[in-house]
Amino acid sequence: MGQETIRVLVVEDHHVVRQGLVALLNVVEGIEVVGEAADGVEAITQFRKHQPNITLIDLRLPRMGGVDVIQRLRMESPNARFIVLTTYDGDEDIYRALQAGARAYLLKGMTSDELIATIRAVHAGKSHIPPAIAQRLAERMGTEELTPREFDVLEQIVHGKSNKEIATELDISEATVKTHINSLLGKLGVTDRTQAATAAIQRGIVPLESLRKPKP
Amino acid sequence: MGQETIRVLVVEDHHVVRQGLVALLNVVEGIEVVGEAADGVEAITQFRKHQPNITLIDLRLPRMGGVDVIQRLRMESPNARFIVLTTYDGDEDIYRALQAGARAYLLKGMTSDELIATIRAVHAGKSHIPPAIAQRLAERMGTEELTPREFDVLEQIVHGKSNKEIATELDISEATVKTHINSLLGKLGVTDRTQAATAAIQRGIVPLESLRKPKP
DNA sequence: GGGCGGCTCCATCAATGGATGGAGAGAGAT
DNA sequence: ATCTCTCTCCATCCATTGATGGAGCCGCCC
Repeated sequence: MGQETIRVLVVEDHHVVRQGLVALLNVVEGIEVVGEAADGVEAITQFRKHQPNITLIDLRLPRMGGVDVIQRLRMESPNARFIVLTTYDGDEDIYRALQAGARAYLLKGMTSDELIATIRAVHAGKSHIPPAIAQRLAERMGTEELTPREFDVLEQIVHGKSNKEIATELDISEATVKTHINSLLGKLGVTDRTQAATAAIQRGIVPLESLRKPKP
Repeated sequence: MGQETIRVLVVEDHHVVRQGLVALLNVVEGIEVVGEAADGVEAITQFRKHQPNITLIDLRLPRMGGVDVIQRLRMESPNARFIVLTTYDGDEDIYRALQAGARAYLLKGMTSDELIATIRAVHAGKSHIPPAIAQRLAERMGTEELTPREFDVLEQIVHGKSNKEIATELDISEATVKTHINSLLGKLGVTDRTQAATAAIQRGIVPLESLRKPKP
């Protein structure tokens, strides 16, 4: 191993970024970009078609998120190797991407050399998580998981609902809503609902985009 | 005009993105990239050195933000033309960038053709704001400005402070804090502090990054 | 089956937050 | 100058939120 060409699939919705990556990688000895995709669904068809050694993938994608893509493709091809390449979007996505089987996590803004070195390393079977991210993960480990119900309540809080509204929405009593809140405040390590909301956004537990839209 | 080469400066901190832009533009007839910068300070020195016709600039930059760079350079060179190129970071930055004198606003993810067409258009003296962004600006127009004091209070709210803590921090009475809150709730079009916090983050009035750090 | 732990649920009480009305100080306009 | 507008400030009253203690339920281990 290590002598044959590394076949790479690039999944990235931002046009210029994708073009930059492809241009950059195609001039590198021993690496060949065999396919490109601009959204999650396309990523899956391209993967099936080309069976790349390495898939370079953004997490924020139209149609189907990067985490779901990784999960799905690893079902079909357990040996598939993924390198997540993204701007920082909160700890939650990082965690889920690694859970789903990503081997490496790179921030946009890395140098070309880092990228190439990481591709070679992952192809050789290694993993690579940058120190800054490793530290966040370590922090996260200390935190407890929210129960499904607590998550429901947190989501409503982030969307600006009052306890009464949440009670109606979830069809439980207001007193119960308060219990869940009290519990999730403890788990998030905060003292009131406003801190809970900002923490949830910051960590990526509740995506910021969901704020614009009313719920369907 | 329109026959001479358009001299472009590219300011972008993400390495692969910058590289992609430069590679893309340098093969276009009539456009030449005369300089690159990876942060705001470097952007200013590069600008002074090369006096580009067009400056392509990201808003989120290390050391000095894109808005400040535009403001400063337009003081020195009122004819300088800026095209802002960024992922969506909230309405506030868009608004301020246009105020500072940016002529066009492009989202990363545009096609190469759009980018090139926009560069030519701006060089010819036109402006270009995509419909999606124009709509947001229109929405924003209806909203009132926050007073400095209201902004101070909002910032504290986003950072999870209680009214009592805010009062101490700003050295005013708790009752006064409540007045400011009441006023800013109205201006933001929300009904409680949690909604105010998420709205502030979403619109980019208070940057999300400020949440990690304690204040110096 | 009995016991145990986690999740969900509820009621009561103290603390916090939001609505309302109103006063003084400064900037700009007539 | 004085009028008016805006910003800043404050106090009182009612609504919402958060703390606390405790009950039923389900799945799991022994």
